Amino acid sequence: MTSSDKLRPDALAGLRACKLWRTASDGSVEMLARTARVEDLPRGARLITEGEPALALGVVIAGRARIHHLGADGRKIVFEVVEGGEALGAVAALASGRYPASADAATPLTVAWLDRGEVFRLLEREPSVARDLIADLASRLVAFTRVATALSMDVPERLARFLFQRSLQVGKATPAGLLVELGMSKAELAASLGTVPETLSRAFGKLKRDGVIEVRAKSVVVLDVGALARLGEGYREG
Amino acid sequence: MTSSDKLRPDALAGLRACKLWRTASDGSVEMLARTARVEDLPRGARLITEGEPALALGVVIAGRARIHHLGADGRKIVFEVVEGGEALGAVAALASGRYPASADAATPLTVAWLDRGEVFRLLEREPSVARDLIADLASRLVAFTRVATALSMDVPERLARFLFQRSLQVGKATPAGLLVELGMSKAELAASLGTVPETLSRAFGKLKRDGVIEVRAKSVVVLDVGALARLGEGYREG
DNA sequence: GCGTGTCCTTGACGCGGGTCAAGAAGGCGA
DNA sequence: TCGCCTTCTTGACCCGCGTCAAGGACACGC
Repeated sequence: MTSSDKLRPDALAGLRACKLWRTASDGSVEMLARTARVEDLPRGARLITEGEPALALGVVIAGRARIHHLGADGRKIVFEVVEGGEALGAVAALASGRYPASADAATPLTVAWLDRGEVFRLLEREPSVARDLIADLASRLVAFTRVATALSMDVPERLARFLFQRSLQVGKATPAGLLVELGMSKAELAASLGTVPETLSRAFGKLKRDGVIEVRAKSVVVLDVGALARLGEGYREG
Repeated sequence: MTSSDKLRPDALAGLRACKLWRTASDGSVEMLARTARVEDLPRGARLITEGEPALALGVVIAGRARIHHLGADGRKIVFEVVEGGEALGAVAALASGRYPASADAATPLTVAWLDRGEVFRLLEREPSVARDLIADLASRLVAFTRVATALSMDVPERLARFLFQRSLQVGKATPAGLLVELGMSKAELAASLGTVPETLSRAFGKLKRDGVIEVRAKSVVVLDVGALARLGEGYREG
C-alpha cells in the first residue's frame, strides 16, 4: 500500500498480458495497475480460502497457483492450474459471492490483487472489454466442465488423457517412439489426476502391460498414440 | 423461420425474464425475440449434443432441461437443471467453442434459440448489459464448482445435501417433523445425484437407520435438520 | 565402500458403490 | 378380485481405488 507499490513494472506487464481485458487501452491497464496490491508469496502459501467473501480478483504475475478443493476427509481435487497472466477467483469476485474453492502457490508466486469495483469501473470506461471478459469466463467454464467430466473416468483413462495431451505439447519423436517428459514428479502428477502415487503407479503399469507406453524415470515413451487418444477420449474443443 | 415465428408472446416474455440481460431495454429484448428460433419439444428430446459447434444459445421459455454428460460406459452425470428464463449452452456459445455437455428435455419444453452474433450485437447496443451477463456466467461457474465438489462426497452425503436444500425450499412443518416432497421419482433423483436407484435406496436406508429422516413414498419427514446440514456440508454462498 | 535420505513400486486388505437378479409394494384396468 | 406393469427395495457379488506396510532404486555425503 505504500506509494512504491503503485507501479511495479512486472505487475504492469502481468496485467497487460492478462486475457481478461486483452483489448483494453494501455492507459486503462495502467490505471488498474495503480490500484493493484502486489504480493510476493513463497511456494505452498495459501492465497484463497474456500468460503471467504470474494472481494478481490487476483492476477498471477509470475509463478503457478493451484485451485483445489479439500474434501471433508482431507482429500484434494485440483480443478485448475493458473499461470502468468491468468486470473484467480475472478469468477467469485465478479459474481460477488464467496470463493468456491481454495488456492495455493505451487511455486513462488507474485500476484496482483484488484478490487472488484476497479474491474467494473474498467468495464464502464471501455465497454468493448466486456467481450474479452465474457469470452474468458465462458471458456473457463468449458474447461471446468471438462474437469468434471474427467472425474467420471477411471485412473488409467485420466492418465491416458493427460499423456495424450502432454504428447501434443512436448512430445519428441525418437526411433523408439514418442518421448514425453512428464514435467513433474509422479506424486505431483498423481495429485493433479485426483489420485495417489500408488494408484498412479498401477495405472502406469496397466498402460505398459497393454503395450501402449514404456515407462522411464521422469518421462514415458508412447508406443501407440491412437490407443492413448481412444482411452482418454474426452471432447476437444475446436 | 416463418414470419409467424417472429413474435411469439410466450417467447418474448421468456426472453424478457432471462437474467442474462436483465437490465436490457424492452426494445432490445424485442429485437432479440424477433431473431429467435422457437422450438417446442417433447419430453426426452435431445437439445444439445456434446461436441457439436456451439453456434446458438438457448433460453428456456417453458419446461425443464437437464445438462448432463454421458461417460464412455453410458453412465450419466447431471450437471445442472435449467428452468424458465435460464440459458442453455450460453457458455459455449459465448466462448465460440463446442458444447461441453449434452442437454435433454426433462419435461415438454419450449426453447428459444438465439444466434451468438445477436447476443454480441445486443452487448454493443447496450454495454451495461455486459455486467448482467458477466455476473450470471460467474455465478454459474460458482454453482458448477459446487457440483464438482459434490462429486467428491459419498452418496448418503449427497442425498443429505439435496434433502437439506430441498427442505429450505419446500419443507412444511408438521407434528411429526419437517415434511419434504421429493418432487420427482426416486429413479430421477438417483440420476440427479449421479448414482443408481439401488444405491439411493441404501442411502435412504442409512439416513433412516441413523434417525435423521423417515422415508415415505414420494416424500420424506426430516427429524434432524441439523444432522442433515452437517452431513451435506457444502459451502453456501452469501 | 556404507549409511540415510527421497521417491517410486508392489502386495494385502477394506470399503464404497455399481451390476445382476430376485422379491415387495403399490396403482389400474378388466 | 385378479392379473399385470411399473417402481422401489434387498441381497449377493465384483471391481476400482485408497490405505497400510514393506521393499526396491537412486542420489547424496562421508
